[in-house]
Amino acid sequence: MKRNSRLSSTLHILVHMAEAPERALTSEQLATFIHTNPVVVRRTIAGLREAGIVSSSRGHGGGWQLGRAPEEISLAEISVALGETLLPFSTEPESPGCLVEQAVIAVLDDFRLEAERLLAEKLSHITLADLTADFRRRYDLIGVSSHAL
Amino acid sequence: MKRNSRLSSTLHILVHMAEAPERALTSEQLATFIHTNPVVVRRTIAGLREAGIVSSSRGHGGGWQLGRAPEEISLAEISVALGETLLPFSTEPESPGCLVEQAVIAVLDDFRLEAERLLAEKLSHITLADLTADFRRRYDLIGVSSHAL
DNA sequence: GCTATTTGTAACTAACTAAGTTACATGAAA
DNA sequence: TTTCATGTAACTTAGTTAGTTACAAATAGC
Repeated sequence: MKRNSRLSSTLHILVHMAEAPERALTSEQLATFIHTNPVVVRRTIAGLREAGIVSSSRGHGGGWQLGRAPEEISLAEISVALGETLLPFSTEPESPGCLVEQAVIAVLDDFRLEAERLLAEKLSHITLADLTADFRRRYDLIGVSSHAL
Repeated sequence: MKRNSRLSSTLHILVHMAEAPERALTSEQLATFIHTNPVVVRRTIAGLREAGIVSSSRGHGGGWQLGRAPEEISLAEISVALGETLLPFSTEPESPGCLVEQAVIAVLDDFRLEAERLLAEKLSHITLADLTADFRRRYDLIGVSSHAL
């Protein structure tokens, strides 16, 4: 799992969970999908559990399942649950009292506020169901997935 | 200079340059504004020079000046010249051939394309002149800047 | 020309972040 | 009660970026 690929890796995992709704997938299995470690998976999607996007169960036959229908899970929620920032730049004051910095931060924060609203709005209209539909389309065309579902 | 504050730090520097159009400011001076090292400044704004946003001159009386009027310098250009990414997440394939990943990346890239277009559009309407105007407003109200211009 | 000043840049160091790993307690099913 | 799975803490490793040192190259003023 590369740096900065937490969102796409998580989506990858979630699509697999959506495609196997009848059974729980273990972190071990999920980890192999995204070529990483089970502990990294658990750590990464722990926030999704708290958000009700997935549920986990321990012990024999345990693992991870979606917490609700793919249609009801938006990328906006997932992104928030992962603790991802949509915009990368920081606007924390480094010279409190400097009017130049205050002006810069004010303008930048205005932009950030508006931009984040816009991005969140866009992401809220993309659901996990859209992803699985896209996957199904590709699957029906080519007829095989690289790691058997 | 903190991590992820390259954009705001650079804007800070540029506003100072805009406020002193008659003379060149040395990297030494610019560095004190953002509490960092002259070499870091030179390295950070080297890209702005290549983009014509600033110009630099060596030797006695040398230093940095804006390459054109503040009205003609947009945050979009600055952001690009700094090599900043507007969206932080990666969509590079880690499992080439995996249809699930392909679907995820396709949807995410669609979103990214649209989002970047939108953000760039917004940033292109904010100019350095807007920042200096905001600074002037604050300055006229309070009457003093923390580090003398 | 010589000197002082300033950028340009390479090379290295330090600090920070995030992934990867190990280890083990906790809980649940067979 | 054994086995399997998550939950989580603690540590290690890798990668990134800021900070630093050093010095060559260019320019202005004398």
